[in-house]
Amino acid sequence: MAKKIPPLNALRSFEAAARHCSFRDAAEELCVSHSAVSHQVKLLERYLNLELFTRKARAVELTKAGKQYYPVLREAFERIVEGTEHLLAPQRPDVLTVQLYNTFAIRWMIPRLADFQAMHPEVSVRLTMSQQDVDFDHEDVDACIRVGRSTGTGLDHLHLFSNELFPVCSPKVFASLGAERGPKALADAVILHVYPSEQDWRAWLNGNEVNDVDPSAGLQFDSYDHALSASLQDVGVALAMQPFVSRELSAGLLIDIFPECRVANPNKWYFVSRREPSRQKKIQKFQHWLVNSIGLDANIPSL
Amino acid sequence: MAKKIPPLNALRSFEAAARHCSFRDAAEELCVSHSAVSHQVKLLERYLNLELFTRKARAVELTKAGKQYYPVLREAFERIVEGTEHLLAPQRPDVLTVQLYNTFAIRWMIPRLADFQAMHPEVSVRLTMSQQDVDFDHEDVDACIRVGRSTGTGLDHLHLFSNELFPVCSPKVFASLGAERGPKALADAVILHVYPSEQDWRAWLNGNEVNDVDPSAGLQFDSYDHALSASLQDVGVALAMQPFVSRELSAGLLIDIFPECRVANPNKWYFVSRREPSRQKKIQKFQHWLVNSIGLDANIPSL
DNA sequence: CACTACACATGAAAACAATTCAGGTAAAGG
DNA sequence: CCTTTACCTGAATTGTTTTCATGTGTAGTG
Repeated sequence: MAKKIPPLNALRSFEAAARHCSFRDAAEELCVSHSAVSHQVKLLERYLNLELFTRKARAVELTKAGKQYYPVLREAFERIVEGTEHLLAPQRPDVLTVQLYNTFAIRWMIPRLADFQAMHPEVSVRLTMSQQDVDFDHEDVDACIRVGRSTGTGLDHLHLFSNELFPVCSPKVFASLGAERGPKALADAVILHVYPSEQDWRAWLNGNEVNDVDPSAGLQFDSYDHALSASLQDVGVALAMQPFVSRELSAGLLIDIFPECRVANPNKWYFVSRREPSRQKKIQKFQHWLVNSIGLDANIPSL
Repeated sequence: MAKKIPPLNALRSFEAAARHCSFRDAAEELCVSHSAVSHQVKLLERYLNLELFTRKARAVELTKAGKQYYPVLREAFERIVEGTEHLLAPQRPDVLTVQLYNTFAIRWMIPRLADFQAMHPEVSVRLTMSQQDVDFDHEDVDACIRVGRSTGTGLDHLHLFSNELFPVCSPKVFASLGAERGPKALADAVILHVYPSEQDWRAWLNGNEVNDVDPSAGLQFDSYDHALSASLQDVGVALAMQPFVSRELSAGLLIDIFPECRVANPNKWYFVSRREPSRQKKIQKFQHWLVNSIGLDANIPSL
């Protein structure tokens, strides 16, 4: 973040002015004079070298640029306000905070969580979801589930799943694939990409020595969850990992098209937790349940 | 947003200090002296009345509160930086920006969008997703699909769907419902809630005069999409709207349990677009395709 | 069609906040 | 045990933000 950031107080004035569509009202909210708001907005406009408002006689109106900028700022400030309130609110004492990838949360954890709650009603679990891996030095989470080991001291790692990528699609899309039986059948298929992991398909295609499929064609999604939703809805072929689709595979909603063509990833799935006495008890309970649940998964016949 | 917000420059200093785990490095990044950072952080700590760092001899370390606060700020500032860069970057000229609810995007639009692209390759579509309704005075979007009419002038409304809530579940969950054939069969079921629309179940239960189902029990989700994913995975019974589940219903993945027990919502689904000459052409194309696609949906036999 | 009210702009001056400076503490390392 | 590193603190300085006073243009009103 050596990136340039505009003057923050000017942003704040702009946000308030944009929200009210009035410098006057913004000034009142910020407890300053309207002139101050005017100065700040002008400062920001000069900084960005961009008109943010069109000044009319009795009102101001956002320009196109202003309309583009405002929602971003509104959200950012809202987040700060909420985060601050949350920080100052009295904390519940014994919550277990676990961070997960969005997709893992939706497709694996949430369906199984009620089971944990039933076993351990005394532990309340807070799931936080993020595409990013936890940084235990900077975030107050007790544990996370992630691909690859965490760096840092005082952490325990427990191996959960191996990590293989494989293409899946719905029965309907499967039926429509070309007569070709090997991975080359993908030449006609719609490829569903996850753009934060854009190397996935390239890696899989290379690993299986397929050259006549264009890895840049197809549709883009911002998470595995969305790509898999699309594949469930007959849009095309997505790359999946075991824990994301175990239920869909066993229910026959998705098909593992080429079971023999897997590309292994050296990074495996781990449950990573802090080694701290005060947190140990609840973490133990969760970890125990986790291992058990994965064992149950493995017994689903079609896996 | 008459809410109190901490001094922004202090937040910025804290964020940098937390990121580097060092006042010195933060100071360097911000191009000020380390003393300035120290002052700012202290100011913030006094403002919040909270310790953010534990000062050690050769380093600072985030406290629990600091670890809770930092990720919020990091994200907020990142958003501002990205938003600013995006604002200053050269814009693509002829994009059609359409805002949708997350669930509508995933479950209705995305599976059908490739079809529009094939028909009109000259229009590139940008979908933005939000749980919030668009405010055309404050956001630069060409059109949106929403429940209920937009307020504001210069907008066209086109009716798309009616809006009825009805409970759905997977065949497996359906089989497990009690022998009771009416809505009372839900007494034993796991109810899936969408907490931004928490009145839904209460409204449906009241509308059908069911009193022995507890609308506060069950699992909470942050969007219809997630609740429906859970229902597809046999977790329980969710409330759905027609466009979210038309494909699942026709594929037999979900079952409309009580087709005769619908609760109508006076707010219908609309395609709302700006009435502006410069945007008219691309909007017309999209709208025409939209109406056509909904017509096709209606022909799916089992609807 | 003046007249009033309203909303924003602007430049200089005043008020306030942020930063530096200089001196201090404390711990780790050779 | 002296040096280096990293942060703290209070007073002085610098610089930013706000106010004040005044000016412009437009909409509404009798």
